[in-house]
This record gives sequence, C-alpha cells and structure tokens, in this order.
Amino acid sequence: MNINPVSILKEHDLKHTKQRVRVLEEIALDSVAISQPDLEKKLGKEIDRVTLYRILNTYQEKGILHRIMDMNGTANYAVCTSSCSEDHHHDEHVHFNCTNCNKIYCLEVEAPRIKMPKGFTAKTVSSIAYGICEKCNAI
Amino acid sequence: MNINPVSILKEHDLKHTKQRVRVLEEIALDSVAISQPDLEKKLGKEIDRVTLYRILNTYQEKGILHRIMDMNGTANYAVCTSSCSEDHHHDEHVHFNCTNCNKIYCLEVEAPRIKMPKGFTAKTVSSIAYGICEKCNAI
DNA sequence: TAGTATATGCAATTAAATTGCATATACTAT
DNA sequence: ATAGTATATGCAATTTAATTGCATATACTA
Ligand SMILES: [Mn+2]
Ligand SMILES: [Mn+2]
Ligand SMILES: [Zn+2]
Ligand SMILES: [Zn+2]
Repeated sequence: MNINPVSILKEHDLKHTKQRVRVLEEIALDSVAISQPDLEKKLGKEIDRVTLYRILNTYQEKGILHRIMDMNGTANYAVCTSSCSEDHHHDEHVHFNCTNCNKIYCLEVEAPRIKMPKGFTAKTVSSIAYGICEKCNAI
Repeated sequence: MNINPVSILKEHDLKHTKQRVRVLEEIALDSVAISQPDLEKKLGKEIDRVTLYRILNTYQEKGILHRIMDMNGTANYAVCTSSCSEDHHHDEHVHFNCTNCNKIYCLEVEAPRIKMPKGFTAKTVSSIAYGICEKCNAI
C-alpha cells in the first residue's frame, strides 16, 4: 500500500509523533490486515503497549484504519482505502479470513445490499467470508 | 424459542447435567442472542465461570449454539435453528446488531452469495448488519 | 449397585485491556 | 527562536478476561 503517514496525520489534525508514523507504516506494509497481537510482536518494545492501544483507537475513530474482528474476537487492522470519515467508515467491501493462515484480506468486492425486515434500519453491513485464500490454495 | 435441552443433550451424546440444561434454557429464553457477559450476570453464581466457558465451547463445537462476534469482539450465543453438525454450522443467515441496545438478532434473511476472486474459496460467509432494531426504532 | 469416565468447582496462572499520573514532545503564539 | 500550552507517551497499578491443573462430584454403563 502506498500511503504517506505524515500527510495522513496532517489531514486528520493529529500530532506528528514517531510512534504514530511507525504504526501506520507497519500496517500499510502489507495489503492484508494485521492482527493486534502480530502488530505488538512486530513493534516489540519500540512502542508501549498502552500507546499502541491508544493509537489504534484514534486511527479507527478518525477513519484512518478500519478494524475487522475475526472469528476469535481478535482485532485486525487495515488501512482504509476509500475516504473514511470520523462519522462513517466506507469499508463496505467484503473481507476474507483464511482459516488456514488466518490472514484477513480486504477484497475488491462490494458488500452486498441486504433487505432488512420491517422495523430494522441498517446503517452498515459487514461481510466476512471464511475459507482458503489464494496463497494457501496454491500450496 | 421452543427447544428441549434434555433431548438436545441426548442427540449429541452429551451428559445430562443441571448446568448444561440451565445454560441452554437461559439462552433459548430469548430469540435474540445473548452475550457472554450478560449470560454470566444472569447465571450469577449458579454456575462457575470456567464451567460456563466449557459448556459454551462444547455447545458451539457440537453445533448446538452458534457464536456471533460483535463489533467489540464479545461473543454472543444463540440456539442453532437449523440442523447444525459438528463439522458444519448452517448459520447462513444475516445477523443484525443494534447499535443502540446492542442486541443481536438472527434474521430470517439468507446470507447473500458472494462471488470470490480467483484463487479464493469461501466455505461460509458471515454477514452482520449494524443499525437500529425494531424495538429501538419504535421508541 | 459398583465401577468408570467425564463434568464441575476452586485456586492459581496467564493474558488482555483500562486507568491515573508524571514526564516528554509537538505545535502555537509571541 | 523561545516560551507556553496542549496533548501524547511510558510506566505502574488495576481491572477484567481466559486458561490450566487438579481434587471431587456426578452421570452413565455394565
Ligand atoms: Mn477492509
Ligand atoms: Mn444466528
Ligand atoms: Zn491463507
Ligand atoms: Zn435495539
């Protein structure tokens, strides 16, 4: 993913700190989402655990990252591609969670429109497909 | 929901214990899914926390309950309506998570078929719609 | 009814998340 | 450039969640 952490911080009126830049860089490295535990491992003691929590929350609230919960309730983070805002994430694509390697992919597939029963008004829909990813299928 | 805990246990070769019956009864009470924390509160000290964990896992593995993870990574449980088996849950309907009351509904809406990109093979799809439920809309 | 397998409860660990606060750092205004 | 102010960070302490080991209790089988 080709993003510029510094300008993203500016755009969202966030102070430019080396921790924030580092986290965003790390997540943008890969096109697949990274889980919070993996992120912690990668960062090691570069960044305090609590700080990481706070940065991830801020990013998610600001619409810089989106958070995808996997089957086990683990948070996974990916850079928001489209223009997400504080009040609304446009993360309306399907995610794919490989049950073999556990990676989470943001697919280029739009989340399907779903008709709601009377009385229910949906604002967003999250769709996660579980199965085997291209890499694991290739092996 | 009109289920018979005792016969469900028999069907799945699970020993009939009062804790297992109690948990299943409690979850079946309501048509909406119940969160693990709420379940713990409801059961109070009737059942040990660890036992509850084990019962819920067993039920989920056996296909008696299905587990729906909400936005916060909290597990929610609902009785499997259709015939779920150990190897495959037929929980292919859409869930609705009210952002006001937090309840999770199992909708009578089939999960949409989604075309996967080349290389990806999906086994199941989980769709969760977020919004306002009928009750909260009525207020 | 006795014997065996397994479920439960309790205590102890381990892991995850949150909070409070002192200090460091980034930005603003002079 | 500098000083002042607001906020981000790190560390320690809590709180909450989940797991493990083991002795005892309970359900089913023979
Ligand atoms: Mn995504
Ligand atoms: Mn359901
Ligand atoms: Zn894979
Ligand atoms: Zn509601």
